[in-house]
Amino acid sequence: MVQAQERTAVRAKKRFHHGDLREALIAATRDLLIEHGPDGFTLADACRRAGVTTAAPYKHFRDKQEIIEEIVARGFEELTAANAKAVAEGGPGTVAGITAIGLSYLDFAVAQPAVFRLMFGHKSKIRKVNHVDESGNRCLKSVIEQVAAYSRKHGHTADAEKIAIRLWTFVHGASSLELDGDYERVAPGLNVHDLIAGVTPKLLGAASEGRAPRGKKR
Amino acid sequence: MVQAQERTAVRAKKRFHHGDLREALIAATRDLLIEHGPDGFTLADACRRAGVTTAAPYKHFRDKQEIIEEIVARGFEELTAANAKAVAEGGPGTVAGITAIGLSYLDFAVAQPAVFRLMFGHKSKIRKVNHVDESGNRCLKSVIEQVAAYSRKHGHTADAEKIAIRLWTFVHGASSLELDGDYERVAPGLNVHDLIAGVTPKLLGAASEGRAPRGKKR
DNA sequence: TAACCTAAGTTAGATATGCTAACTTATTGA
DNA sequence: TCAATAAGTTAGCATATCTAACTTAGGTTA
Repeated sequence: MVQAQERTAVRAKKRFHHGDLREALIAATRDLLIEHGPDGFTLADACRRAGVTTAAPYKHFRDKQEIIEEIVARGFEELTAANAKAVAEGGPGTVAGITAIGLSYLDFAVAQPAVFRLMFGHKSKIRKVNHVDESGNRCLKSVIEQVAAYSRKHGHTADAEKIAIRLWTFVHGASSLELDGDYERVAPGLNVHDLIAGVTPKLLGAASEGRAPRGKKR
Repeated sequence: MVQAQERTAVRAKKRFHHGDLREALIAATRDLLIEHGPDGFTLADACRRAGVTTAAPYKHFRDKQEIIEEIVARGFEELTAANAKAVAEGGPGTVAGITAIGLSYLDFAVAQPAVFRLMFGHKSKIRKVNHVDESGNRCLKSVIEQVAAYSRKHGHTADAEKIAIRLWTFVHGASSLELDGDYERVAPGLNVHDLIAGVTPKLLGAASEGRAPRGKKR
């Protein structure tokens, strides 16, 4: 038993080879991003957490930015998946379903503010543009599809892409202002969920079709 | 003449006392912010531009952040003034006037992306919260007033603050997505002015009241 | 099993930044 | 006029990113 513990300790602490430093660094960076925001993070800190020297990361990443790119890419995948799940639950092609996408977007932004900022923040930070663009496109495309389905169902003739962009714009604005604390300092106590749920039908041009989905606390 | 030139050269280059280093540093920082974005800027660079050593700024600012705070504060003043001017020109209490505020907000964001990001970016960066909050409040308050005036005029009963927040949210989203290049990579060629001018009446609950104000190129 | 190859660490160091302390120069005003 | 002070300078500390050269451990193959 003691031997086993010792072996574990050795495996965890003393081993020359870390085991999976790449993943460990990504995880540490994410944690630091959560703790200190998108700028307060340092590579050296991540190394300390992973228990390696500050030169070690360069065996796995070209530079600091490449770690960030990896995290951004994963963020887009996560967001896309969350949106898809929201649509499926809310009901494809319905106001509720489309509202659910917006709320899922907001939830993601609030849950991972730093990652969200890196994802949509000014792009010069991101070299691996292809990958990111693809994910972004997929996100919007799914909204367009839902809006188109909704329009067909209700005999609307409006341009689905135009409406989808309006929805995205509003939801992105709400998410940004919420996670940057701008609402808080100008309109404290605002319920952002209600805000999105209230405007979505308006932008869809819906008269009414039942109430908004989940109406959580804040 | 030669003497005069020499004196000028001395005044510009050699003098021990800079003359107005404080303003010079603020100007240099703004330029660097424009060139390298809100993060790429270094205090040392600003010093080089102003022609002083890297220790000089600390005679005028507590630290790097204090320069940024000054720039943010001035940004809010500028934005507030621009909005006021837009309303006056577009017509107070009209759809055109309210749309003009939104477009002025957008114009500011596009003209000074880095400053805009610092102004609305996550607030932990800003210590001098009081000043900033005041300016922010004044901005929104003027929109609320315009919406209220509009509502009175048309006999609407809607909550002016609620509508103002919806407008702000949309315009802020449009500005953010535009200046971060997110529209460009997902819907190239989009006309953001039209986007704002198209949605503003909808959010105001206006049937129609004449066309949007200026309909510039992009 | 032994020996080698290579992936994945390490140490050492070059360069840059933010900021402080102690010193120097110019301006100002009593 | 000269002393006080505002506004620079030099020197140096701590920390960050990243490179180069070295070392160690694991896996493959003879």
